[in-house]
Amino acid sequence: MNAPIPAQISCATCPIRHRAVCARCETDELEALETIKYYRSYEAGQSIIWSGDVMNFVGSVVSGIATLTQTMEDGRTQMVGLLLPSDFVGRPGREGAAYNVVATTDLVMCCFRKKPFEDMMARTPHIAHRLLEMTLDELDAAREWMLVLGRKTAREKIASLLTVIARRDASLTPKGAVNAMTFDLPLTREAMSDYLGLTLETVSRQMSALKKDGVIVLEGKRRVTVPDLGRLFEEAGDDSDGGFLG
Amino acid sequence: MNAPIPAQISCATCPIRHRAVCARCETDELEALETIKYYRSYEAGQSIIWSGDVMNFVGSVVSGIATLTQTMEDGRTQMVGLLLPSDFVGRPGREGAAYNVVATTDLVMCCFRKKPFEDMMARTPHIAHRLLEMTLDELDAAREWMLVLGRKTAREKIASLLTVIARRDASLTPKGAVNAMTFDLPLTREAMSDYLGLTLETVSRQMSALKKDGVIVLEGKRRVTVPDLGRLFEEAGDDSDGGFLG
DNA sequence: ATAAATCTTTGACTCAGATCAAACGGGATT
DNA sequence: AATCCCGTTTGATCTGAGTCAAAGATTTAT
Repeated sequence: MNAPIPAQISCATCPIRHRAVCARCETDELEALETIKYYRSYEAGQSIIWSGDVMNFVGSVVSGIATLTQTMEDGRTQMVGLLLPSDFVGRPGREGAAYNVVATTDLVMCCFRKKPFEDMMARTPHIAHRLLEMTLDELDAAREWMLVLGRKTAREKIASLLTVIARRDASLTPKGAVNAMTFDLPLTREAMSDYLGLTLETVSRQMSALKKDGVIVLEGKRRVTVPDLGRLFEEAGDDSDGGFLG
Repeated sequence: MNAPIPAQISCATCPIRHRAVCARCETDELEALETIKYYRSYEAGQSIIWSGDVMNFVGSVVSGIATLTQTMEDGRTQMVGLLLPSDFVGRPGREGAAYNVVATTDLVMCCFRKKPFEDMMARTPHIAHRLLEMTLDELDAAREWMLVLGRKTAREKIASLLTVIARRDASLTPKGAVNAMTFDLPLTREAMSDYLGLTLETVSRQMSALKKDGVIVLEGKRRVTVPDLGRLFEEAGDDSDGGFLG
């Protein structure tokens, strides 16, 4: 079912080396991690973890995108996190998984069996410290999203999501104060609706409206060009550009 | 403006000793914390921190309740956290505050100037570890609330809020499998609406509806009795009692 | 006590987004 | 090239929650 395990990547040349949970590690600490890590690949659409399952590993997304979702018995689902390269999966010190984790693109994870990782964390403040920092960032992101879910209109919600994706892509191609940009949506309309607390019909309608109003330009369903990022941020209802420009 | 600073409480007899950021500390670590801590009191309604302010302290809520809120320029506001005794305020390693913090009842905080606390944290894994644990719990709570905000109906939202408060009160009076319980709402209708992403009129209407349907009994505006907690959990749309009973 | 200020409830009406339904488009399969 | 499949768009209608407005209930101030 899984794609073949890829050849071991060296931590030294790992693409997420400077952003993942290992970011603060010294060379010797990295070597110790290297002995307990292993890679795992998932195909687009494949489920990585089911809520309630016993989790016997934790790990970092190396490449690809995954979603964290919560579901009610009647099927209503809410995405509670978008996992991008360098993001951490799993919670040290907890048995069961609290959410469903699904790969939305082909995906590679750098995994650690939970127990050895927890032991290592207890011995390595650099790891614990980095994990705290990452968790605090995720908490901020979750709280920002609470404002989006609780108080924004459908149009603002869509613009907010596009803003999040544009910000991320801009941080990967750091070219300074860009004013326009193009990117691919990594999500289907349905996944977008699950993230935004909307129906997929409303997502589609608002995408069309933003297109009609010139806020975005669509090539096919997925490729989005934003001619004026400032305009998009306004549409999102954000009071600032969040340090995006300059 | 502030209430007088209360006499120093000893950490050894502190009511939040076993739950706050200091929960894992040994006696000597506690003594070190004791030298840098100080108490501050706030009156109900008083603002503790404004979003964007420079934070020169962090701390724990000792008694009382505070809210964390985010606001848009046009005034729309969303509560992103409810701070109860033992909850931590402030983020080590960050300059400015990201949210407004307001005392909704008279409140006492155990404060630490930020720099000394950060230094202490770097030397004391017990503190860093406990803070990580608390932050992970808050992240779970924030994500649970994302489901509430994004996918639940007004009635389910109200029931979810009552559930959260009932759970907290039950954990303070651990009497085993209770089936009914009574508590005081620590929030105005408006604060409830800010938490739930509703208007205060809708909150009021749904409270009336839950009362009419016998899910809750109201004495005055604030005192709530839940005759059947299982029924309340059902109304909240939760698929389990969350380990509340038994 | 009376008045003022809040907070809360209730009613009438509106509207943004949901629901139900049908058609469209592009890639894969045969 | 025709068919199927899946994601997407668009239309028509419905409805849950918002908005606007007024009155009731509590608490605080005079």
